[in-house]
Parts: sequence; structure tokens; C-alpha cells
Amino acid sequence: MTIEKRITQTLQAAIGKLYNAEVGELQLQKTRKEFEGDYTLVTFPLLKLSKKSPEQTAQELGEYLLSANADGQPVMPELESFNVIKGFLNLKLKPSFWLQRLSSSLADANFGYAAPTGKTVMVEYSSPNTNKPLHLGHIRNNLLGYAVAELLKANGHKVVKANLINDRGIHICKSMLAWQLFGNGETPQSSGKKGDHLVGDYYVRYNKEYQKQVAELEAKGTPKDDAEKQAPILLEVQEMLRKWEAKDTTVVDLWKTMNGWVYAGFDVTYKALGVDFDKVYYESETYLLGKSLVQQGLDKGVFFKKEDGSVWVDLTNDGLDQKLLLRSDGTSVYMTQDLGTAQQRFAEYTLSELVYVVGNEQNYHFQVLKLVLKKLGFEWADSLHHLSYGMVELPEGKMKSREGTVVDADDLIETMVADAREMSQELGKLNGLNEAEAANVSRMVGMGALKYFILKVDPKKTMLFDPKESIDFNGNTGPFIQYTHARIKSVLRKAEEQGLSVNTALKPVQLNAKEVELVKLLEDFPELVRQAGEELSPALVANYTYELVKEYNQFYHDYSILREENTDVKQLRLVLSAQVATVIKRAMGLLGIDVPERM
RNA sequence: GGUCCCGUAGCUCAGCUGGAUAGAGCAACAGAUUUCUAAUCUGUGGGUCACAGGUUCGAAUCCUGUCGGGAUCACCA
Repeated sequence: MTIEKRITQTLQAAIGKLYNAEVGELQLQKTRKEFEGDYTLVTFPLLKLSKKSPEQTAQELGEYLLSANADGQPVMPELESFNVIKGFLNLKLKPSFWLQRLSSSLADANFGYAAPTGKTVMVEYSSPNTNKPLHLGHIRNNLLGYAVAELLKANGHKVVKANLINDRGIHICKSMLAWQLFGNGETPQSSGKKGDHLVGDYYVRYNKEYQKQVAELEAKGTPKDDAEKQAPILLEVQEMLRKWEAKDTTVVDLWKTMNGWVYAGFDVTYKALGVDFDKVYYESETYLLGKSLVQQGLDKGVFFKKEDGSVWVDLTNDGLDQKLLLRSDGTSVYMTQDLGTAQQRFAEYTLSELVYVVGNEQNYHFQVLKLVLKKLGFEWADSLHHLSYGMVELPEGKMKSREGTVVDADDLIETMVADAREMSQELGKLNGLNEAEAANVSRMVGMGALKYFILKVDPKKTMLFDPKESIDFNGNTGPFIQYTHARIKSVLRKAEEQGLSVNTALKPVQLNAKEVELVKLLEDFPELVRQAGEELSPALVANYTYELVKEYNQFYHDYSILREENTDVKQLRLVLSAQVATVIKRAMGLLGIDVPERM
């Protein structure tokens, strides 16, 4: 049970006794730092019961909590003192209580992780197109998806990480056609290019050629709109898509080959990002799903058919528009497929939740998806969650693939690691490490900087990614947290050299203020994980970790650990440090960030 | 035009299930060092929480409206 719950119960009982009345919700909160105390009860809502002033009510309640029961036991044994400021009753708990909490969290090997729930949750993320390499926007997606999956695991759920690859359609045909026309048989092996980059280059090449042809047509007097539809290369690519759909072996073989290059390239990027998947779906295999659902909807009368045979759902009563579900030629659209895959997934895995990590440009789509599934009568429609995230902008301007100023994921990763290495070297942090160790630390720090910078921001907000600031090793950054962890580990190693183990039971010692603050923060960790899991919010974890690190740094600065002469106090500080390191490591682990033992 | 999201310090962001004097980091300035790893710590200056109403004992937080920014409303995915 959390401390807050426990105190709330005590308070409810006390209020019941004092005022002879039942109280429901109490407003218990952490005491603000400028006041003395650990928890604060807001008494304003209780005035109706007490029929006294806020100050009197708080005072009365505080005195009662400190007094003894009929059996001689204190009403609230863990309470040391209280003070009243305006209507706020500040409760200060005994240091021995905090010491005891620290001991019990130390004894819990799974501190912060919940017991298995038996529930299975699917997190779909990444979901790239196969015509170009991953970029900055994908990085936010992948990091969010992975972190959310880890959070859900920490909350005791079984998690299926899924990737739905958009491997079909006109976009990949464009790369294929350009490769046929201009490629001279170039392969990743022959050119030394990463497969996804190679295919992406031909996508760019196609667009160049297309622009050129449109310009030529316009020069000959064709109106712009017509020119854009008549460019020969466009007609060719449309023909290619028709052939693909007709399963033309030449086209399908080329499609398989080039997609294979792309997948090999993606794997490298995924590995560098530290993300992975339990299940990969390909749209070429799922795009026909959902048609039977459309028929069901028609039978139930929740969808309707237009004269041309197309099927629609009318959502105007829900404040939305009419939405197409089946084209007039009977083929399905994106929405149809998503209806089908959702149903299939819930059936296949008996999911209790399905989380889609998809950019906010698809907010409308997921709103509709959920509504339509509800109209079809699926109870699990409410278990669909769209984790929507905003665009990542750059200092120079907005990043959008259409505008061509994309930041390539592989380039960015490489730059981050190289910068981390350079800065570590300048500070002499790599001295004494061999090449493999230096490379490993640089990788952890560079990726930590990138991941932390992106994950600490509320997903739904448009964020600004400043490469310079992200690699700034001061402040609320990944490297700062990693560094604190490494420093604690260093102290613990030195302690071990002195023959001090950190596993012995704690002797009763008086905790100082900073130590109590640390224990309090550590105590928040399990509840934080629970909340972050519920809200699908890695940012919550990131900002908590930073708070913990800041608090520890103050403690570290103000008090010595190894030089402390009182062995019991020294032991306490070692154990406390070890626990801080453990929690940092776990919290960062939830964000997919590695923490080095030394740096 | 409809729907959704955002607007907090010069900059990047926390805080939002209503509570005390709105917080960090960066940048600026002033300090601290025989390092337990200073990639640290302390201090100073910096705010009409976009604006206006409303609810409340109490609003950055909830409601309504206005302004500003973004996304979306395809027989694309």
C-alpha cells in the first residue's frame, strides 16, 4: 500500500471519530518544500463537518492524531509532529518511519515493478513505409512505442510489440520504376549503400524525373493540372501498380527484392535505436481484411450504400463527417483494413488493450475507427488507444518529408554518438578505457542524450529538437542522469574496496533532511510507474528521474559518504546511494536508455 | 467552415484528477573546489500562466467565448 493511501485511511478514521461522520475523498498532498512536513491535509472541505475555522479544524485534527487511543497506542504512530498554516495541516513523519520504508524497498527485488496481471496488451509502433529511410519523426515514434511497451511490462502486462509495415502501394512502385529506368542494376552490395537509403534515393530520383516531365509538358502549353496527371512516368508507375495487383511475376519479384533491401536497412536502424518487435505485419497481407465487417455493418444498418456501390458510414450525429469504407469498385481503403486488423488482433491474442503509436495527423482516423467499431457493437472498442504525438521541428524550420528538409535517422544517430565521444574525450572521461569500452560509452551517452531529450517532452506537443541542446551535458538531459549513476557506482566500488558491503541490515540512525527527501522520492517510484503506465507517459518517468538525480546531487555535494566516520551513517548513505542507482537504472530502462557503470 | 491539439520566464520544457509565494534547465551575472568522478553545487535577476468572462472559500489547472499557431476533414495511407 502506498504511504498516501495509508495516511488517508488513518485520517478518515480520525475524522470519523472526531466528527462522528463518514468522509469520502480527502485532499492529501505532498507538503511543499518551503513548509515543514511530509504530507499536507487541506482542511477547507472539512469545515462543514467540524463547524470551526480552518485553523481550529487543522489544529484539532493534528492534536488528535498525536494523542493516544483508549488502549494507550498513538492514533498515528508514525507521526512525529504537525504544524498548521492557514487551513493546511502539515504532517511530519518520524525519520525512523522513513528508514523503515527504505529497508523494505531494499528488500523488494522487484521494487517498482508490478505483479503479473495476466493481461496482454499490444503496442503498434514504427509502422514505416518501404520507399524511404527512417527520419526524425520516426525516431520519436519508435522511442515512444518502445518506452510505452516497457512501461506496460513494468505494470505486469504481457506486451506484444507490433510493427505494421506499409509495403505496398504507389510509393514503392515509384522507387521500383526509377530503379528499373536509371539503376543499372545497382544493389546495396554493389554500391555499398544501406538498402533503405538506396531505395529512398530512387524514390527521390522518381520525383525529380516526374517534376521534369511536368515542367516539359507545361512548357508545351499543357495546363498544370493536366500535366501533373499526364506525365509519362506517372502513367508508367500506375501501370506498374496494376501489374503488382495482378501478381505479375516480374514486378512482384522486383518488389520482393527491393523491400528486402529496405528491411535489412531498417534492421540496422532499429538495432541502433535499441527497439524491437514481437510481431511484424505487412500491409500486403492485411489490406484485404475488414471487408466482412463492412458487410456486417450493412446488415445491421449502421453503414449505407450509395448508388455507385460505395459503402459509407454516417458520423454526422457524432460531430464528424461521412466516411468511406469501401470504394465503388469494391476495393477496401485504409479504414477498412484497420477495422479488420483490430478485430483480428483482439481475437488472436485475446488483448485487453491495443495501443497505436501514430502521429497526430491521424487523430481523425482513430476517432473514426473507434466510433465505427463501437457502432458495430464490439465491446473492446473502448480498449483502443491512440498514442498521438506531435511533429518534431528543427531550429531552422519545420521538418516535413514533403519539404525535403528531413533529418535522416541514421545520420542523426551517428552524429549524436560522435559528438558524445568528442565531448567525453575533451573532458578526459574516456581516459583509461580501451577502444571497445570508449565506443560503448559514447554510444550509450549519445543515444541517451537523443532518447531522453525526445522522451521528456509530452508526446502530444509539437516539440523542437535542437541537436546542440540535446548534446549539452548539463541540466535536464540523459547524460547528466547517466553521469550521476556512474558516479554512484564509482563510490560503491570504492566502498567495496574498503571491505564495505551494502547489503547489511540498516542500524537505526537519525536521517538528515536530504536523506529523508531522497527516501521520499524513492518511495514515489512504484506509484509513478503505475501512473505512467496508465497514462502511457514516458515523460512522467523522465522528469521524475531528473528530480531524483537533482536531489541526489545536492545530497552528494553536502554530505560525505566514504569519509563519514559514523559507520552506521556511512552504511545508510551507501545503501541509499545504491538504491538511488537502482531506481535510476530501472527508470532509464523504462525509457530504453542504457546507463553505464562508469563514464 | 466542422472537428481535434497547443499557447506558462529571452529560449527549451515541467506543473493541469482545483489549494499555500507558479517551477527546472539553458542563456546572463556572482560565488563554492586539496573530487567520494566539478559532465557538480549555491545564489541573483527574469512571469498579465495568450486574452476576457464564469464556477469556487480558492483557478495556470474546470466551463464558455475571443485571439494566435498547428493538424485534419480524399474512392491516399
